[in-house]
Amino acid sequence: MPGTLTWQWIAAEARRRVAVRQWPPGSRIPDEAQLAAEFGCARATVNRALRELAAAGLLVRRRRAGSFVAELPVRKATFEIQVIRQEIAARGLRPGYRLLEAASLPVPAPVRDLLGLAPGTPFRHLRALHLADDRPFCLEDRWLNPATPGLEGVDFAAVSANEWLVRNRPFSSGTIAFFALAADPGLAALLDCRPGEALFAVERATFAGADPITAVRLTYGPGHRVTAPI
Amino acid sequence: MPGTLTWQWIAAEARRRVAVRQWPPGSRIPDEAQLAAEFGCARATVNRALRELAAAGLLVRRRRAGSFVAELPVRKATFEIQVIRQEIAARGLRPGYRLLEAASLPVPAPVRDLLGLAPGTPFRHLRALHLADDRPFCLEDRWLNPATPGLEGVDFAAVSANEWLVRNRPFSSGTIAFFALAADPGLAALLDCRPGEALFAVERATFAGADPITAVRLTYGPGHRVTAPI
DNA sequence: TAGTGGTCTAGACCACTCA
DNA sequence: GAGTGGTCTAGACCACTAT
Repeated sequence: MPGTLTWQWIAAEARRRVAVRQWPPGSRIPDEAQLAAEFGCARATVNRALRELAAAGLLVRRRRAGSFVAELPVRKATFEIQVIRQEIAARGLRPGYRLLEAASLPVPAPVRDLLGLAPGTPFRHLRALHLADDRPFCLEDRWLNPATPGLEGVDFAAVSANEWLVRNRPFSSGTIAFFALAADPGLAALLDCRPGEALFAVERATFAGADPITAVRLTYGPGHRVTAPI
Repeated sequence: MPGTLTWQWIAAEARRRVAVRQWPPGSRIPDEAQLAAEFGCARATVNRALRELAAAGLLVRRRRAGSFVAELPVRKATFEIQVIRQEIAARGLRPGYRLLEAASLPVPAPVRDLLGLAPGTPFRHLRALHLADDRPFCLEDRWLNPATPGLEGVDFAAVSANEWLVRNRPFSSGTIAFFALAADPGLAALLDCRPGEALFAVERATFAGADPITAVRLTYGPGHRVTAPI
């Protein structure tokens, strides 16, 4: 036991005990008070350490029952969702942007379901291409709630909806999905690839409270990968 | 200000102030002591709240400088990486498993780079199919360090390497990547889809400390999506 | 009902880094 | 050098739930 006693040391020690089976999967570990006594620290310090391990999926904690080593730990991978312009810049490329289409249209059924809208609701539809070193990087296909405050007067030929929303309607909740799709001829032309080629895509739906803000599909050019530490 | 004062209330109030531009992007917010005085709570409570918001990407905190509202907040999406058998069961389907191939082979170059190995290193190569209601769900193509403790005597026809590793070498570090690929004829036959079809795939490389444990590619059947709250 | 984790308090010291 | 966040302490009360 260390001179430098922090919650991180305790967390690391607990990880070690799990790894070497001193605390086997499914078993109950000593309670916070016992560990605080063993390590000679305050219970709050142990609490902080164990809370982090529970967030990481390594422990399962239940009031009155105790803390248990997870049987089949659920690992968590956290991906960072940047503004696309930054995503391009982070790869050392020069970002570009071109608005392809802007219109007010009835929302198609899949998007309607995603956002929980009534049939026939008119939404702002935007399609835009993001470029990296003048080559197609990603197609942004977005449905935007026309009631979004501040929306009037925004020129989406100059600022991508992606960036405007992040700056002006931040911190909404929603869902994100990753999947693969085959390029149809239109997509292939825009993204400079062969028709039928396998492309990586992301769909997001975001809300401010219960109000739908936007649904967007981002389809990336061939070979795109998203990575995260685990 | 509430009867129920918790760090979560403070976090919500801070989110609100950011959303309504009371604390605009890039601005410095009051320091912890001031907020504690305003809310009538201990500084530790404010600290807990602001720490969560910083982890969520909403604030940027710097010692001596203060806490700032992020200019372009980086949203984070956390995906749960379950054991494949559980992933299938969670969809209400009956999991199945079939080992296709097990051999000791020199590691191919891309995997070698991923794991940082010397050329010609022999690794255990496994290919297995995961089934959902007897239909192909996902192909597991894995390279496994033969020096992994406890590996001798494991029958990978009975237990998937995926599950054995989670149970026996948990809590390693590594990287994960998501991408799309086109089904080659072999894949198409195994996953019961058309050649050329766009498939979703995941690659993971995991380490115990500096020691490579495994590299795996999971290729999912057509239409697979992974989702997360955001 | 009792034991466990969840949280809050009031205070303290430290580490970092900006001016 | 000084102001800020990062953390620890010792104690307390509460919420939940297994028994």
